[in-house]
Amino acid sequence: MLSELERESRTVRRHETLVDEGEPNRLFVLDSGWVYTFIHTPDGRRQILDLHFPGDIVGTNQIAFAESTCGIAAATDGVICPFPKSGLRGVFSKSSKLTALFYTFAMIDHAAVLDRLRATGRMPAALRVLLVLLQCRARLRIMEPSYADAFELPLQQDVIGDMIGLSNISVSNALKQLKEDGLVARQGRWISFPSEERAMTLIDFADHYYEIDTSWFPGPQGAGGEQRIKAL
Amino acid sequence: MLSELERESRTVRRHETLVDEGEPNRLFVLDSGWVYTFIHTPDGRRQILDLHFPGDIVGTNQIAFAESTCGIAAATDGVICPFPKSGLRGVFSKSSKLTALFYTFAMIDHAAVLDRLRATGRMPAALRVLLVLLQCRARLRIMEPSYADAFELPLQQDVIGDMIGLSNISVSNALKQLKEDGLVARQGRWISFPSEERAMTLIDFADHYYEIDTSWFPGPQGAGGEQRIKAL
DNA sequence: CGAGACTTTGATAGATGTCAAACAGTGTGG
DNA sequence: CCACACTGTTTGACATCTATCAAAGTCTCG
Repeated sequence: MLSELERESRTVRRHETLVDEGEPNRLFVLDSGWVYTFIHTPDGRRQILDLHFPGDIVGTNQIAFAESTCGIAAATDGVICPFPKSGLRGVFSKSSKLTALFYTFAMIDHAAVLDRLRATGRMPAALRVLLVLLQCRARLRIMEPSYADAFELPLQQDVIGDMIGLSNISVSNALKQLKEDGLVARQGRWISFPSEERAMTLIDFADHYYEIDTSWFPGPQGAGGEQRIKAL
Repeated sequence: MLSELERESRTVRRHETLVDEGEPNRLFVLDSGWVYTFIHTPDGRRQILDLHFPGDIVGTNQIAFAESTCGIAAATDGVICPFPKSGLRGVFSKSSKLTALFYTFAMIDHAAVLDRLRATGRMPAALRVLLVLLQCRARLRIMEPSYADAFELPLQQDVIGDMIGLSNISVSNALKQLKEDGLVARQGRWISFPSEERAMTLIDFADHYYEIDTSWFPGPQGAGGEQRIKAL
């Protein structure tokens, strides 16, 4: 059922806007590359709402609305596989277990947003940036466990800043400070955490991908493989 | 199916903590009063994540996790009707349309959080407070259309501040400024918007409760009454 | 190798937090 | 029904953090 969604595909370029705010909704599977959703403020600034990674279905948290409440843009070059809204109807009507899975994905994404809200509202610049880095790693290592040690971060600093209410300059300063504090190491675009434990406790980081409970899922018990369900 | 969830009930007092962060999850229907979810920062400050109003089912965005990632506290005196997690299994397995409805609620709440994230990250204090006030009105007038003109706001200023990353003092200053600008009028705890149009365009406010699309719902078409579905 | 995009660094300004004290509203008990 | 205690709000002074501006430095890709 799900693999049928990936029938057609197209490439996207870094910085390309895929969907504008207020346009009709669109759904797609992200095959490769990183993508983000955003809204603009009345004075023209930008807030990034969510990051999406290869394997994600993008747009599911917009299907309840007639028009898209946010825009979508590509952070890197990539490939997307668009599919129609009706493609989801099959999922919701035919498999209640798959529906619960989608619901779970939505809640995990929601939890990530809540963590960023907390950071944006109540934490200093360096810790906000640290949160974004740890969130990226948490998501990436689901697909590729070796990313736990070090991963490539293709985001520009103004993109990071727009996720957590900072300017690109403050992101630069925060990274410098994180390096001096021994919390983050950078080699080119590769990120690692020399004092992983300290970094996580410093911001009370919780990896929501590893706290999933499926006991409430409908149907027979023991779905199995919950840890990697995002992989689809 | 849903009315069975409200079998038992108990009263709660203003300021009472109903669920602590990290406790096992709990679900309840909120009969009366206002309730909010929150997380603490490592340095002991508080971020409020969501407000809940009479009629809401509280805790649904936590069921995916083994432990509650946030706490729940009462903003006013009220009455709650707790029910077990298994109560939701019936909903998810027996009615795919009801499931889609729950999914829709989750997305509407999510959209409200995203709006606050945008405000917290990128908008000045007065406009952030204005957003919270407009969000409260939007939710309240679903149940009671007369609240569109004026509604009672039982929240203390530090609670409002914790929703959008401000101190209680900045909230006070913001309200003063909003009053001077003719955007918000207060009589005791009653709030109204003298220049409603201007207030909404100033922050690009969108009332997500009135933009719902149910065309993707499973089952026969024409559910009807989508505008007030939150009322249950 | 060169042009453009991105990052880093420094100086300054503005917004919000913190602290402290006065003020107002609310509920309770006599 | 009033006085009092408590909770919450308002105001002002000051400190801190982050944004903005500007310029130098670095990387990347053609």
